[in-house]
Amino acid sequence: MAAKKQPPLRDRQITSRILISAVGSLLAKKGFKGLGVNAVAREAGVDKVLIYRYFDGLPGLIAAFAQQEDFWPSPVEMAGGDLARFSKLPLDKKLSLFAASFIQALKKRPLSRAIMAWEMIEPNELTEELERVREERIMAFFQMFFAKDHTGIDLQALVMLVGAALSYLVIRSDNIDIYGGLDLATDQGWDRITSVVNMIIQQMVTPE
Amino acid sequence: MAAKKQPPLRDRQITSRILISAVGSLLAKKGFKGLGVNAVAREAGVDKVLIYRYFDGLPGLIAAFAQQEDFWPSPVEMAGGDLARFSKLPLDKKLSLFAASFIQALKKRPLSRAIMAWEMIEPNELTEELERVREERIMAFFQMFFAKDHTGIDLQALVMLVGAALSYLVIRSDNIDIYGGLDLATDQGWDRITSVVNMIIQQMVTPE
DNA sequence: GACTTATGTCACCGATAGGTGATATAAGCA
DNA sequence: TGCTTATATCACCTATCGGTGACATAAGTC
Repeated sequence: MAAKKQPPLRDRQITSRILISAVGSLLAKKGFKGLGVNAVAREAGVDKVLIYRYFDGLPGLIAAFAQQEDFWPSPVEMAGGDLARFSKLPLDKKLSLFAASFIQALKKRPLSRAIMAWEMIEPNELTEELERVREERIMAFFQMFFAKDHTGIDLQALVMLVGAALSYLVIRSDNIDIYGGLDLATDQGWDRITSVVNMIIQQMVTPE
Repeated sequence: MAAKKQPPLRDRQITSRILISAVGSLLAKKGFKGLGVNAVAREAGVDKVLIYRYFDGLPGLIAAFAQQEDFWPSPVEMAGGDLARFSKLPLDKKLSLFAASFIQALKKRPLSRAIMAWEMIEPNELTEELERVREERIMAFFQMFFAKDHTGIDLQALVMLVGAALSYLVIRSDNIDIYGGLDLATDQGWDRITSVVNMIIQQMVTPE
């Protein structure tokens, strides 16, 4: 909640930033359910008409919000923090590290999870753009490090399947503790998940 | 849209059914976005107070709706249609058949997908009940057919991981065509997915 | 027939939604 | 200084939300 009874700032830049960050905090607090012009303006401690004036409405404001945040993990983050080291690893180690980094990256981004969930129910211009960026990023990463396999397996399908599973489970962990008997609320539960992922990787990329 | 100017039916059973089916059609038409007491009553052509009287509110009505619909695939459906035959299969065949059946079951249930997506963004009393039923069902199925493995692998984690991946991908296919380079809009794309799933199963449950 | 109960409609409540026009005032410029 | 413009607030609009109390009427019971 921002302060309210100071004299108004009369600084479009700052006010815009306040509005943008209000989107973030509101999103974190209430999710997309509570995301409306009135609520955002209230959260920012600013009149809602400014949303229309500065951003041409809520979609514009959200678009501005999305641009300044690092929603999707960067390639270096998905590679565990060190691209050079990552590129020298054998394929199975690469995949394991990628999976673990992916989980961590998602776990630390509640807003990204909220948006991923949002995309599933309300596809619109905004989520389309976010989706496009994400697809682009993940494909670039894949091309860079996993493209030239000749093992005969469909590495892309494998990676994306695991990515899909991990995405789903991390998103679900916001709402439920148990999924199919797996405990999504504890490290032990996640150890089971990473273990089975690593086992799959072992079995798949080092045949026999 | 139900008829409106007939004399009222004065039949609780029928009126209740009208309300319940109104939930379904409204959900199909507008998604959960437009799902409220007013909207449901309007769709049913009936006064909204009956929702409170007969179902003790919208959560109760939705719970009633959920019970009569086959949201979640039954064990027999997940077993490919024939439980006896299924139970005689070797473990890897069981798993493959389960995966394929699971995809088909989800693909033919747009309402289930919508609700699954809903659960991710708006956990509430309504979705909690639905979630509980689903967890129960899937655990019962797992216990029945996959519980007694002695292969040393975490079969439960494997099954749930694959289930999570498939759930995510089918839900996403409602909104996007391409996920991580996988074509979710064509049978060929899904063939890639089922192939890699089957390969994982082969590698995991029949070591060497 | 008279009475009770169940079924249903209607009118209304306060809260909140998205959206707009009028107004105050500070800042920039001549 | 005086004028214009940008910044921000305020008051208000209509629509809809979830929810409730009062009332009409048909059905069932004695």
